[in-house]
Amino acid sequence: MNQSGHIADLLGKQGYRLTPQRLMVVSAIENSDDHISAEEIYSQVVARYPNVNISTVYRTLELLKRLSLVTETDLEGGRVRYHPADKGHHHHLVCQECGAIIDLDESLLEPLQDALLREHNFIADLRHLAIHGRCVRCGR
Amino acid sequence: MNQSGHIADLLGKQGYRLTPQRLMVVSAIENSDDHISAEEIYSQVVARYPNVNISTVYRTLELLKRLSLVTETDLEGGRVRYHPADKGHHHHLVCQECGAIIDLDESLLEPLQDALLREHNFIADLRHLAIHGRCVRCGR
DNA sequence: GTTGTAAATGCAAGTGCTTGCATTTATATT
DNA sequence: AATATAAATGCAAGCACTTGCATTTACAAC
Repeated sequence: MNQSGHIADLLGKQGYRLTPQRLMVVSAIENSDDHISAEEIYSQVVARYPNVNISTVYRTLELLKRLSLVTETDLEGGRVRYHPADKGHHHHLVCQECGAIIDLDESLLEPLQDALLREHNFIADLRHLAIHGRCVRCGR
Repeated sequence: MNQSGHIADLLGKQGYRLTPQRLMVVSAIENSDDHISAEEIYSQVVARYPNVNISTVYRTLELLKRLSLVTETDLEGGRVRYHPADKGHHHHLVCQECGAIIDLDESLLEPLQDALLREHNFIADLRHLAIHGRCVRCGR
């Protein structure tokens, strides 16, 4: 069902041009089975279409973020990773000491999201958050 | 009391060298009355000590973060700002649309912090968080 | 199928920050 | 005060990402 890329369909329907570069960036994200970095997307695309520019990759990612078709997460610090928005929102606990990544269910952040809306009329964008800290083993 | 810089005292007591560059970075942060960027610190220091290098500023900030003497916040996206840790932890709601910044009390994040500790044994570092989203006026 | 045009791309330079390595220097020891 | 040395700095290059601008191109209208 996700076969020939429903992100591409959505882009087309909203009037964005379906350039080969764009389509290849989109399919790299859709076919990656976990979080993929811009550099990884770029090298996949370059392999089949040698004259793409990395700035096109970044601009496409920017567009997909704006349209809420992908989410980004800063797991490493200094290199962001991307994920199709419809493959589920989840969050990550990242240990600053050992680098361990613990997956976190979306529901844990709902109370916070509600409180921000209630008390500050603020619609928080908490899809795919990375919370940094210390895991069991590393926390003193 | 904050006069001759208690951050400097703490650095000295922990065995770190009190170089002029370091002292000037520290005092720039202590004397700034809100969040200050690395670039701003650098230009203050350069004015009085022309041959400092920006990498020294960044390395000092790195050290101060590690020792929990300053906290950093990404208010803009692409430029981080620094703040003495003892001037209070607070958080910010940043509107992605209009750029408005709403200050947020620390207490709002305590339930989340507690839940992460209880359910995942994870000590979250939530001092000075920036939560992005849409403010009242911009949220549809 | 041609043509026109705004949208998207490529390129090159720029930004904020980091890093490896050789040199300098704050501090402890004499 | 002079010396030794590990820590800190300066420099230059690198990294991830962004941006301005000239060129190309997907798509709509003929």
